[in-house]
Amino acid sequence: MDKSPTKKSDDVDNKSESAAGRRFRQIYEEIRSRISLLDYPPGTRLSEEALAIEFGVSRTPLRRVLFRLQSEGLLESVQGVGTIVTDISNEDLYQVYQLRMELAPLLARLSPLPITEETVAKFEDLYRQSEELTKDPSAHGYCVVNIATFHALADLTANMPLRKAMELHFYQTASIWLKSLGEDDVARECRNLNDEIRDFYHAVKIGDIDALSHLWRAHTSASVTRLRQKLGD
Amino acid sequence: MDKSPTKKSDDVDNKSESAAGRRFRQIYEEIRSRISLLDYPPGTRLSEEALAIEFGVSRTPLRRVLFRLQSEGLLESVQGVGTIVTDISNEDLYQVYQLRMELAPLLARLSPLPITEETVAKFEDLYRQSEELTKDPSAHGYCVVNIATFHALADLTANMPLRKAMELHFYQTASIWLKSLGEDDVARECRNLNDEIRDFYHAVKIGDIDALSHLWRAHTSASVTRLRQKLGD
DNA sequence: AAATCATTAGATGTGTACAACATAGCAAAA
DNA sequence: TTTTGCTATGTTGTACACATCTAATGATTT
Repeated sequence: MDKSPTKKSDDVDNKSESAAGRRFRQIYEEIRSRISLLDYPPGTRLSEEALAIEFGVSRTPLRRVLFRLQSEGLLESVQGVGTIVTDISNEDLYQVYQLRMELAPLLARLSPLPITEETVAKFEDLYRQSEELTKDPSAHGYCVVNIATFHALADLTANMPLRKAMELHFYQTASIWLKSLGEDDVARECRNLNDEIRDFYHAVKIGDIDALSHLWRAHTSASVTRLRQKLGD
Repeated sequence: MDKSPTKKSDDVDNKSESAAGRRFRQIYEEIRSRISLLDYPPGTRLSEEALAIEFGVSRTPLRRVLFRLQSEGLLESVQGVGTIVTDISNEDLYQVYQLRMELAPLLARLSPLPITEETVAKFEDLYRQSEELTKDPSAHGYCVVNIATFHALADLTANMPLRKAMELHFYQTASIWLKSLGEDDVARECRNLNDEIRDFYHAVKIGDIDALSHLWRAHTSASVTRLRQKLGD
């Protein structure tokens, strides 16, 4: 028979995952999406039983998802109180951003993938979406485009540990970003995101992933600076 | 009466953690230790029920620990088969090491902590331990000193996300390292570890954390090079 | 003898009842 | 009015029984 190369990474990536694995992945991504899209803003108290009923499972498999999100710092469970969406302090926020800024340039250093026409098309589409977003700014739209842009960038490295680390720290801060700013800054941030993606698009068009990674770092740094000024720290 | 302050952050670090949290932490560290010390070498099949009985709990809280170790890539569970200690491929191993090499210099860039007399004493003690290890080399002794050295290094940054990332990727490769080499290379690797820690000790003595971090990277790189030569890739 | 299929043992996955715990609300006493 | 303590309620944590799945085993058929 075919002794498959046994390419099993750790948990999720293969199409040949068990029924339990697919269910886990689906629920996990749904809840994480709700957190990062501010459907569950920081401080929200979730109910295990309510979520279990909603997803049509018992508490047991659902808790497995919550444990995972808890280990990733997105949730906190306290017996007798509830499961709360993490609202990290400003200091912790800065620490995560510091690390994100250092990880960004590694995109071009650790197993960078070749930029294909498909990649260019993806960033062109993101640029178009961000253009529309500036015409009708919204917090939800910002999060959607921001998350999609992140994944487009992270997909450019074949180094899975790096990609996972980037993903972990991105989602740790994704939901906090807009909440820390006021609702009145959403329009401005949408314009900033538009400028950011335009820069990305230009770098991708000429196939310069090194420039792309440092543009990423630069815009991340600028975002933190705006946040610090806003919070007056 | 005394209403204790009950300051609880997220999961582990405070002394005032719940009884469930302490139990989780204890079992988690014990099993992780067994994996990294090669008591459970890669490929070992664990039994949830046996472990539950050993630790005096039911399968439910024990599975929470296994889920965590699974999400960290140290275990893999397959229904109907069992829970197996991960034995990652050489390619995945190199990818993790590539990231570890990039993370090492960040020790001196992201919130480095001042090197105190206590730090110097800690590295002096590690140096002494590694000296003894060279006189009586053993795989177990190597792992013990290697893990202790890692924690001494990681403790030098106040950036918790960085520290956690370093810890994650260290334990992902810690148990594979000696296993990939033959038993006949243990003595040589003990000497290499001794040289490594001597370099670290000298850098710590003069308070140069930047030199320390790059020595760390250099020795990590050399370790990978030896492994690649051994495996002939 | 070889191949095929049913059976069986043992593993993880799931559902459910109950325990442990924290908080809010209310009542009673100072 | 304020404080204190109790009770009710809802939450997460735990234990256990059962479902589902895999691999090995042995019987049966070719």
